[in-house]
Amino acid sequence: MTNKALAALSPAETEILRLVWRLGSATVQDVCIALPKERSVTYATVQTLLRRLEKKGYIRHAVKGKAHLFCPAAKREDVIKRTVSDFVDRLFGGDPLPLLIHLADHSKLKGEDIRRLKRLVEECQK
Amino acid sequence: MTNKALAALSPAETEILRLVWRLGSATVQDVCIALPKERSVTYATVQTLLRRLEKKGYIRHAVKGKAHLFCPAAKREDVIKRTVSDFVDRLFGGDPLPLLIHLADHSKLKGEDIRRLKRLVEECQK
DNA sequence: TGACAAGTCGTACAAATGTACGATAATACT
DNA sequence: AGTATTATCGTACATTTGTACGACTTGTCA
Repeated sequence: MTNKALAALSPAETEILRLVWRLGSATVQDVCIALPKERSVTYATVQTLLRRLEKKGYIRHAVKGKAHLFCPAAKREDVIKRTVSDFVDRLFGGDPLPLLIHLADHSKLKGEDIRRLKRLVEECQK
Repeated sequence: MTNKALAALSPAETEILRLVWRLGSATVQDVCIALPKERSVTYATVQTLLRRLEKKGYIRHAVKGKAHLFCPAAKREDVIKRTVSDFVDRLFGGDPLPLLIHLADHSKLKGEDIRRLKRLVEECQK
């Protein structure tokens, strides 16, 4: 019983959180740089989003020199599980199968991925 | 070239739209009734959400007696494609594979579903 | 035909979201 | 030490979102 059910993530927050996960730990700058260039928001905006993520409990920060170094504070796997589950609830009434089918149907997967998936799907059986 | 890229769906709107899809066409009442009982919102709220969905172009209505009968105005498949794609972008940087894996991993699927999925995954190959 | 029931419409409003400025503080360089 | 650089902090503010009330309207039934 770890989960105090953190406040839901907004889309923009989700995007930033993903980058923090990817970078492991990051300053505001780092996140700005990691953003796709077509996504143009200012430093200040990223900073606000990081502040909000921290307030909500998804990340925390340590001081490194004059900058803040943000890092995850909640288990990524847990956050993903809840986020995906909420999404599936709203869009598919809680049934993950249609989403699975949609993805399998629309994603162009490479051979290796396909094998991996097949193995996973088989796992389900048992 | 049909898609004028409708304004994004909010979570609450998504939930309502799904019901309209499921019902085919529905009055405010119908939607209220179709809502899971633990989801308690008033008639007025559902009505507002339907109005907003219409304004955004996801549904439209015809008059039936004194009531409005709402029905989809955008192709469900298209809406789902965009919605899922946005979601995958934010949470997984656009790569659907991690989501597929997550789902395959966490959903308890039945035998038939598994066979169906396997077939779909194999399809990808070619 | 007049009241009632069931709708819609306009509107409201607090909270969350997306975006960002300007002031101040800490560090680094000369 | 003085200044340029680089951060953070406080704050702002227009929109969108979630939720809903009350007034007006339109079929309906006695």
